[in-house]
Amino acid sequence: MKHITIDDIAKEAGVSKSTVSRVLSRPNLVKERTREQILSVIDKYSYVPSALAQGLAGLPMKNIGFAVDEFSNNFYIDLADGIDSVFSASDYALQVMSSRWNPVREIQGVRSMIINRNAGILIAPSSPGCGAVDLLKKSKVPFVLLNCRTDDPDVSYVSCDNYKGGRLMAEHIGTLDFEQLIILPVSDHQTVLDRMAGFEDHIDMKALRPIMSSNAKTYQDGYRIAQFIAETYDLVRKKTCLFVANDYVAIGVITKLLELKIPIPGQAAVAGFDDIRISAMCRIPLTTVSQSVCDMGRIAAQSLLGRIQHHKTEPIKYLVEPRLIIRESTKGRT
Amino acid sequence: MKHITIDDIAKEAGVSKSTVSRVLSRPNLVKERTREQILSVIDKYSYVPSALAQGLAGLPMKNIGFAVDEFSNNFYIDLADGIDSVFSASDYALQVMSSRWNPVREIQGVRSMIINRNAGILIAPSSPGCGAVDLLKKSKVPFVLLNCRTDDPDVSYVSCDNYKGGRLMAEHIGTLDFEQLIILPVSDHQTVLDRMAGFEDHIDMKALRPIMSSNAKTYQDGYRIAQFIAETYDLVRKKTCLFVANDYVAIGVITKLLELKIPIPGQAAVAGFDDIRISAMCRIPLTTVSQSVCDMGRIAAQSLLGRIQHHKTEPIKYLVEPRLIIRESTKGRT
DNA sequence: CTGTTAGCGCATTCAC
DNA sequence: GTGAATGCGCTAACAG
Repeated sequence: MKHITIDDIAKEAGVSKSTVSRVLSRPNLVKERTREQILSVIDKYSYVPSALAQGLAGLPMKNIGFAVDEFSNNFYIDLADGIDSVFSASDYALQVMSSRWNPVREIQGVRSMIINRNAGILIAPSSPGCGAVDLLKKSKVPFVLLNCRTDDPDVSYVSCDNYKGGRLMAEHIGTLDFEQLIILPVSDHQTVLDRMAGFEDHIDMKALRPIMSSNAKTYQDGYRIAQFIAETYDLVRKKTCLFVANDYVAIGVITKLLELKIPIPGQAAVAGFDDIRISAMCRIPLTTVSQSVCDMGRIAAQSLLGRIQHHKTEPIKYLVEPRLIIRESTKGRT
Repeated sequence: MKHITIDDIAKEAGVSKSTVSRVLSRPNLVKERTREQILSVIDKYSYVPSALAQGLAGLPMKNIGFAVDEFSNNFYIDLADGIDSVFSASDYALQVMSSRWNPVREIQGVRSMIINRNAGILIAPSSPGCGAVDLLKKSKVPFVLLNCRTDDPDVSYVSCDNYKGGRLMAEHIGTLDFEQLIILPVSDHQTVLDRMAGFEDHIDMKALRPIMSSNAKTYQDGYRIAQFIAETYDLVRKKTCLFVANDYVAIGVITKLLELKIPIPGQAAVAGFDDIRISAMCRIPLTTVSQSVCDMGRIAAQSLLGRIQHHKTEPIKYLVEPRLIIRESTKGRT
């Protein structure tokens, strides 16, 4: 079945396509009688103008891009939730793309979003200085960085005050009783560096024995690392506290430690960071720092929408407040 | 910064735009020297043709639509993961739309996907006979139904053998010891009806006391319903088994019951259905039926891609095998 | 091998 | 108020 075009409508209604176009964009410029006549034809065929043609003809497009590293990551799900809540209320379509941690794909994806004339772009970039962000700056497409801050005065971002989050966690862990502290920074992502800085600035460094550096992102990574930790450090004899800078990884760690019969929080206290949805429901509810990820998404989306629709130009630079959430995984260890 | 167009490239390279176009589509039709010359210019400006214009000019578009009820639902995320794994390997972009359980939005969304000339559409429809599916059939756009089966011989679908899943669960619950069985169908979605049919056909109906009918989709719904159940049925005195036809809801139920100090599985055994990611990690790991949701997504996506790229025309009708997964939430109750 | 021409579906001047 | 032309960026015949 061929698509109905504006010409079909015009012909059927016995008018020119300009008039049909007007009915759709500025109805009051058309005489009431003709307008209603045209509208009835439009309705009859449930005609909808082609966004493609409209875009080519210069109209701003009604879709916004959302670029992340990993589509199925719980962190991004919460982000998506906030974003979706904003855009599904408007008539913007979401075009998502996951780079799968591949910087080349990240750039290509963003380039394609720009080329496709997305009205705006939300991106959780691999780093504030990555190629994708450069591209965005040159493109003049409105965009907001997610989960990432930058000093660039022109660039908008919505992130969490990770430094403060690290401090909150340090203060909590400082009250716990343990013989060794193991820290898993999990990545060199800016957000992680921030929370680590906040953490280390506010914890008694004497207590701080080993720091492991590792590149872990997933539940599986955590599971694997926990095995290594258990083999390397004496978790059975020494009361241990683990600070894992990412909930998803932390849950993997917990799962493995439980399998190894190490009581949590009795023998090993574990804390995470992010407060993803699972953290409250998981095996041992996880002490963590909430980033209000859903809020992050919502705020960023609203700001972007404002910029697109009302041509607001001042960049937004927003840090959501982190909140320490103490759950079972570190309880009873004061 | 204005977009680079094919004309700019042509001008700079001193050729006509047709030649540039050819270099991009069928390079071997162009003399090697000119081709390389043009390619270098293209590279210099990192020119990428506008998908909009290409689409309008009749080229098949490189994006596929993915329509679901709720974008941030764990079930759909797993689906999306499988889908993404296929399309991110090709250069197709995913355009998602969440109807937020609103049938009007579902139709509008699909209509807009069709109008926008998506190369193909994946949809987890509210029902196999909903307006969105009708639209799709008329549109001639290749599409695959997800999490939904239909007798229509022309329509492709990938779902789970929910009836069998229900049977598997019935067989498991049949081995448990309990005084009352509470069933939460949670919705009248086809998949749920199927699994309920499979369940009821294979369980001893004498044991089957109350059946609750309820329209629950979320964790919060489960949480709320559990409160009601605890007030209505005597969970404290009667050993109870609850079959909740949806993991997400089941986890909400468990959470609330635990808060009410009802031991699980000791006093109340709970089983779910779906095996979403959380189910293995949650407070009380959940006995459930795995639908291999990620596989569903992958298989559907691959089939759709085959249809788009190789014009394969035979519809796919695929049911992934359900697997019973026994976890702690029903253990030790034989 | 390469350039010219004519749409694709629409919005937007500009005339009438 | 309305219609006829023009262009958005590109591809696909059609000529040369």
